[in-house]
Amino acid sequence: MGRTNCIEKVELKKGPWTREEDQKLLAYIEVHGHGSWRSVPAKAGLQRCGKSCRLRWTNYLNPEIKRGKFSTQEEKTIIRLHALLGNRWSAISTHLPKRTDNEIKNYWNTRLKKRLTRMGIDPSTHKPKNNPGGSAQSRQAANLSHMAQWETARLEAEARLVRESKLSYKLQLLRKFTAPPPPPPPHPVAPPCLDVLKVWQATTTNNGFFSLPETLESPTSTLNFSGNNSTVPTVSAPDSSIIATDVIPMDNSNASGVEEEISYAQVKGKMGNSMQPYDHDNNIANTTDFDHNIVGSIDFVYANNNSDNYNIASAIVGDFEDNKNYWNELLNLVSSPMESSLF
DNA sequence: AATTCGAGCAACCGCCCTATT
DNA sequence: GAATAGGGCGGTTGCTCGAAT
Repeated sequence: MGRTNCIEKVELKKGPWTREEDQKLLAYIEVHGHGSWRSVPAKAGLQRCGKSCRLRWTNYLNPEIKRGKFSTQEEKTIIRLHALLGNRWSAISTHLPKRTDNEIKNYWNTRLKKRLTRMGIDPSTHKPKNNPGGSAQSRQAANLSHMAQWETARLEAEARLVRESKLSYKLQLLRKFTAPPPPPPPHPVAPPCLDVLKVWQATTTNNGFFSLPETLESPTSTLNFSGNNSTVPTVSAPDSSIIATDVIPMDNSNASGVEEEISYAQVKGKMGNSMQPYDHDNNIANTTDFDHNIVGSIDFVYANNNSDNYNIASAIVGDFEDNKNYWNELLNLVSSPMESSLF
């Protein structure tokens, strides 16, 4: 009853696909499309079940698929989305163009999961594996796990901000279609997600640091946000290691609004000389890291090694459009269908 | 040079959901 | 409403290959 299984069909081949089989399947789909997968093997002259053909196509033969090494940005996206969505690989894959759910799943299981484990982070919960009174190494692991915890909290908060911004944008749209048109604005109206950047900019203090509004606090975060309008969120740390990371908007656009490259000196100028930049792999960043066309979303972790209060900082430079799209897609996942129906 | 071991990944398995009859 | 077909999805397996011994 119900569905049939490949193995119920006798005389069907299993195991690795041969070059000839690949060519047959490719040739058939290029001409006819796949249509009903069940009918594909017979029409293409293959001794395989339809399901096997579908998997071979979607995970390997489809020319739309991008193969090869995952970029740092892709890794970050996977980790962020896994924290939000868990093992929903197909949902995660929708945020990684041209990557298949199978490839992402394999990459997670063979690399990212192990990496997080080594960092002292439980890959299933994205929370620290605490070891009270442990060694400096374990404390550092806890600190690193704190980074993940903070990242999760920040995701939630930013997704909320985007949602609120979208709500505001919808109200604007409603007004637009129910009221006489307002006088034209001096500049084009920004897409909704750029409101997040406005929030960021509004909370950016004179030296370019990010000061989180109270509404961004998360119950899952142990970060201590002082009520004053000081520069950087701080957290008490047990030792002088990297403690957390956050994205700080560094407005490097010129007068025309065009993003420009940012130099090491500019970054250090904004962060202050007492802070040390680190890269994603927790290596100390040097000038060469900054000197080569830094445009795009690049995070650097800054730690003040001389104080109990650790400045949480990281630079995001340029490519706001990518971030806008990223948050739009992320929001579409976490928001209700009703809410996203307008977009 | 031979063997062992582990990482990476393609492919399979079984369950679930939806559409159709 | 039940039976069936088809496809999607996540978990798991087992093969391949390179590094280590």
